Amino acid sequence: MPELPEVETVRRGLAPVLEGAVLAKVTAFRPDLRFPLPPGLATRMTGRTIISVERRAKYLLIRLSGDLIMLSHLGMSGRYRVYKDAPPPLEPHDHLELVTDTGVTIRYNDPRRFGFVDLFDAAQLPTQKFLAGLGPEPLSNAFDGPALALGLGERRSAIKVAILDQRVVAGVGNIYASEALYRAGISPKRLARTVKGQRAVRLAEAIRDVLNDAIAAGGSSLRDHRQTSGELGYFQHSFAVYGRGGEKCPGCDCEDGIRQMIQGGRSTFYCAKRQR
DNA sequence: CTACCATCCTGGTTGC
DNA sequence: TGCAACCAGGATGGTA
Repeated sequence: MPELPEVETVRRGLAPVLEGAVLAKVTAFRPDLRFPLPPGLATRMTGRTIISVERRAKYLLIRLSGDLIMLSHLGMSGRYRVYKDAPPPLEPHDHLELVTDTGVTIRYNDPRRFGFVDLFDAAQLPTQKFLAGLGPEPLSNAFDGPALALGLGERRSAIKVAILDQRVVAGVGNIYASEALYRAGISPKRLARTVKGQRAVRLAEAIRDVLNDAIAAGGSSLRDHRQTSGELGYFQHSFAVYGRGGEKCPGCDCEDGIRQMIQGGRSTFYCAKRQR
């Protein structure tokens, strides 16, 4: 599922019901996801107050009283669902449950179990293994053309592959990489090192814009993504190129239409006429 | 440095 | 209709 907009959608669903509440009960229904769950997860979290629900790149960070932080990555198929009243029976692939003193139940469901959870002391935040090394947050003021060009450096890889590297810019995944390059008019095959100056400015703006548009739509629901209410996101209806191989390019009347190719083992969609 | 591959796991879609 | 192959939003580590 989740690239930055989907994770941000989940964060916005969790924050209002969790912030300020106390964790009355925490249950793990299996010992591991992608990695083993932190030892004593339930014991360590129970009784703490939730200070805030934050996001960094594709990670959710649940800040707890007593300087503890729960980190959650949704992998490919992770979902969080909020139940404000009595929750329904457990469903297949429900792996984690948080119940608050306010009577809210949060369940984490992840069929593929590529997601994972970590628990660490707030003092370790700057060096936390999953967070250290992440590039700039694309919706922050720190991200602009020069910052992107700096992150790309002298890389000789294709720009599409480069912006999927979380060290270059944090939070862009396969869908929004194709969409941003289309908006910026940059070929996904272009060498990353040649994206600088005005091109980098255009791409940084395109990344920011497409992510913001997707967040406003509640993310993209291709298969797994749901908002925490269970509703679908609907940005998938606004894709210009992703998943539209063979269709007409929405921005021009070129004959080939939208092309599809594989880069780094992942599908890329683009218009050869508009993107150079 | 780069490209490519395999890996974790399940489920939906496609094609025969 | 049945079944097998293939594909999927992520991230990492290994190889050549």
